[in-house]
Amino acid sequence: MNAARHYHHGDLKNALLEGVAEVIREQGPLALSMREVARRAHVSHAAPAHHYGNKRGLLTALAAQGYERLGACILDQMHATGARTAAQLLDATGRGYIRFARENPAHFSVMFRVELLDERDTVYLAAADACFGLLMSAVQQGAREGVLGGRDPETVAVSAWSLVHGFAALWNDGRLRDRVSEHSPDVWGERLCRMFVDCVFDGGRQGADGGADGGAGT
Amino acid sequence: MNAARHYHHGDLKNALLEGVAEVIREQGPLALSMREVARRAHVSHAAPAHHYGNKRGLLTALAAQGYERLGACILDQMHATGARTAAQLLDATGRGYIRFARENPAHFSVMFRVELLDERDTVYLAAADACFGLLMSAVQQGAREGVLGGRDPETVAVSAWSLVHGFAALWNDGRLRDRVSEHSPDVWGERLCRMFVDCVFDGGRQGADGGADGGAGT
DNA sequence: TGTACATCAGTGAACGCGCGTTCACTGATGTAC
DNA sequence: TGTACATCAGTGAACGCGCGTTCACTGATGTAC
Repeated sequence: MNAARHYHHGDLKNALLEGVAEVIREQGPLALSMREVARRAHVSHAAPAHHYGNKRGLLTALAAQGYERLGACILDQMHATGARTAAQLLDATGRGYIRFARENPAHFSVMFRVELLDERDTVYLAAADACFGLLMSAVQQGAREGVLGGRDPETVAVSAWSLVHGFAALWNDGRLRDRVSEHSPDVWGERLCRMFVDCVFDGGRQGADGGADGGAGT
Repeated sequence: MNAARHYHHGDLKNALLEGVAEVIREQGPLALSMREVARRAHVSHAAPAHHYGNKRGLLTALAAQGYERLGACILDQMHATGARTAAQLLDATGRGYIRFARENPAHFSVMFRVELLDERDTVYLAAADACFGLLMSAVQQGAREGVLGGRDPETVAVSAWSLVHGFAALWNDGRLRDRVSEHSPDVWGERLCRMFVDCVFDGGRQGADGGADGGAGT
């Protein structure tokens, strides 16, 4: 109740985004209303409009924050595993992607729903492009290293993205959980990315594991 | 205006589902209301409730219809390509999946949104299980044929599903269209499934192509 | 240290709207005899 | 062929509700002098 004492919230913009994520996690984006978001942040129902204009603005801001976090997750995974080769970088990208989706289900479910977002918002667009750039540069490094076995880089990139995106989407929607024996999405991320890199890259694991253990993370 | 003359619509249950799909295609599931669906079918706003109870019932019926069509698409692809080996069957499954998603974007976008559906609806559950069964039986046949190269069948199944699901989702959301040079989702489906089967199955294409051209369909 | 003022964050009342649900009803159809 | 009746499809009026948006406002903060 700290915030309730003050007229000025202090960090309302972020608190509102947290409220949005909370509602979406609990009831899905259909149940989202600006009034509900305001309630969660203990402010009047007109406050969200003051900061974000309307519901679309609110969701676009959440999506932009999502892409920023996604990029951070991927870079974090790259650093944590000391990725250097293209195989290692792509492995880290995929595992970072899946970890992000697990940790931020609400963001994840909004980021890919074009009909909810303001497609002209430059902050959001830039953050999304940056993430796509991380994927593409890993694949292009593979092409430069000559380890793609003559495969079209674009096809490799689309496959990799589809694989981790599909897994994350199915997992977060609860479609997969009940049908498989392993219940940690991060373990699945490791398995899927390992198999992908094994299969697609010449040299496979040698490339991905490098000197140390490529899967040093949690 | 044929239907407008008669008190009894004749096939209102299906007409309502078509209305639902139409609204979702045009404005997304957030804009869906029972009254809007009734308007599209030219009936009073209380009619949808008469048949489906409420919005959740309406969406669950659409999802069930989606799973039925998905299964039909997959079987159709299997027959059209004369698939026999596990590699051929999995290729057909993946390409049928992607074709279904392209042809039925509204169904596809609802089928995987657990929070919108009645998870106890038996028609819907049975249709979903049947589709999952098609995937699993193709993979298990691969295990019996001994062409999985010692890979865990569950991992192969999850990978395959994730790959085509991820592609279909990204494509339908418009995330991919603007970033790639090939603009036919079915061509992408062919590429992705070919690469997957090539990579994962011992014998790769030999197994997938069989006697005739494995990609004879449109 | 004190005052004046600009700026911005957040308020709260008011509005009109479309929604889901309910319910007594009416129109059409099919079947029994 | 005709009548009576049950059944089901679809109606339309009524209800209360939560919503988004607007707008004149007030409270807090920071800065200039």
